[in-house]
Amino acid sequence: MRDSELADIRNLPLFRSMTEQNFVSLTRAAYDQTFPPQVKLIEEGAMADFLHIVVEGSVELFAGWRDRETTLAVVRPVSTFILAACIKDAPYLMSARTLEKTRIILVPSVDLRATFRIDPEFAMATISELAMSYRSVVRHAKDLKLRNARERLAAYVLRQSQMANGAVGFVLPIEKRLLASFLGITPESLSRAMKSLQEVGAKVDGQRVIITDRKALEAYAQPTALIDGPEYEGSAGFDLPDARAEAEAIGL
Amino acid sequence: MRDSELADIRNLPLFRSMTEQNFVSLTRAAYDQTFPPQVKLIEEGAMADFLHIVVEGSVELFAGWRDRETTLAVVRPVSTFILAACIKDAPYLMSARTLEKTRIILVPSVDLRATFRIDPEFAMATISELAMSYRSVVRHAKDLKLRNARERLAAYVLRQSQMANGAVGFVLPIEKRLLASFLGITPESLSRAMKSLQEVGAKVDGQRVIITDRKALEAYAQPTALIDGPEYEGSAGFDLPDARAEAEAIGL
DNA sequence: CGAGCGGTTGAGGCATGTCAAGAGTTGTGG
DNA sequence: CCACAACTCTTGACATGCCTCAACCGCTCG
Repeated sequence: MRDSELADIRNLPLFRSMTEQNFVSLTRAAYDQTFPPQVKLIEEGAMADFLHIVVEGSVELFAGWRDRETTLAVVRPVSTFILAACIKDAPYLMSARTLEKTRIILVPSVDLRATFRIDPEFAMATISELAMSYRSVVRHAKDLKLRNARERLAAYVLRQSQMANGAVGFVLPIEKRLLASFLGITPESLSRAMKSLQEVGAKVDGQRVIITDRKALEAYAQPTALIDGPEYEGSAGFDLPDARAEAEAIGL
Repeated sequence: MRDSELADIRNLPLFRSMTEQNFVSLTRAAYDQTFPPQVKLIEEGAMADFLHIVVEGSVELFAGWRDRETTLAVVRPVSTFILAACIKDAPYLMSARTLEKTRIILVPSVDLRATFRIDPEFAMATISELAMSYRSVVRHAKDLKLRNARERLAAYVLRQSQMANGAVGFVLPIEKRLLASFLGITPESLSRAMKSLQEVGAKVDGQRVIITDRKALEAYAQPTALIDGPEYEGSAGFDLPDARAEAEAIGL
């Protein structure tokens, strides 16, 4: 494992505060692997042998039932996934596949469990990480149950904009079919929903999204920290550039 | 706080393995309150001051957006809720209200956080509890995204039956409007879905549910441990009494 | 160049929501 | 204890959001 990644991992909230000794022994027991795109890393139902850490690339977490399939999350560097299954020594509830060429650190669950038994700081960090994951799924469930497809998409657009420091335009970070699955709709429905967003202040052109009327879009999506995440507090307190000027700046 | 409840709480996975001393000081700092039905205990968005423990009665966890509202869980004795918010010292993502006369133990979050800093066993138990909650929400999300309304209802019926030791008949533990909200549909849709379950092996009469053809119902709902919970492993390995005999035994 | 795949569009269908009315039940105050 | 109000649940008629199926376009990559 290269030093630069080691440092990145060490810097994760999960590992930041543990003792150096425990960190070293954890990572020494770990595997560092690079996978091509579309490789299934984890099969739901299988037993959790390793905590996964994405250091490069991206990973889709999804689940199936009968012939259906749905995306539950996309994991980007640097972060961990399926911590909960490792802890409970239980079967994975989700499958995972790489979306692109992806580098993963695999930490054996046994070492993990052994470590937070002896390192209180690591135990605390684990608690914190789990609580965060929990809250994030609760938000996803609320999004699904309280909003319709178009509202979910509108809120997604606003979240992405927020993650781009409030930029009026941005590029979709994932394929549309994947986004559709994440939002819980079909690709066809997503396509139509995107078109219909024009009426409420956003325009989509290929992978590019432009917010043409932020106020209207916010009035429609009514984003809230209790669904859209801690970073998103409506636009209260912000004063972001509006539409066309910046839109043209990035070439539309 | 009465001894019998103290013992029940002490027996919870969360508190079972901590030191007696820490348990005593935690519960001494706690409040014991009894609430009438329909009292709002928690408002989403508010800060998490107390871990709640239901010792008698039942509590609905729900969330709202605009004028909509949805039920995310129903908590029954003896168990805790909103642990995650207490840990992160973050706003609640869900509101909570009593469904009936309900007795709650309130443990101040500050004491909670102080305690698992000094009691490794308690920290471990917290990790385990959180991991369980996380997995349970993930299952809820999968249920919502992978199954349609009727399939969710059918699976719910099978879960309830399972919880009643595989009984062919049981009584719905919650109001239908609440069940509808939990399943993510309207009461009207639930009503029709219940009627339509007759075609796939279950009959509903008022609050009573009878499984008339377990095989058919399972073929339809295709329950799986990865959505319906660890207790539910299809009917593999079981050999349960079938329909009419037991149905009549409970009076239908 | 052709196959395959992602995305879009259209036509049509079905599941679920909405609105309204009525039966049955529960709770409440006189 | 009754009468009335409020509420749950059901049912019907209707609306609509989203899905399904099919065709087509444009790209990418053998």
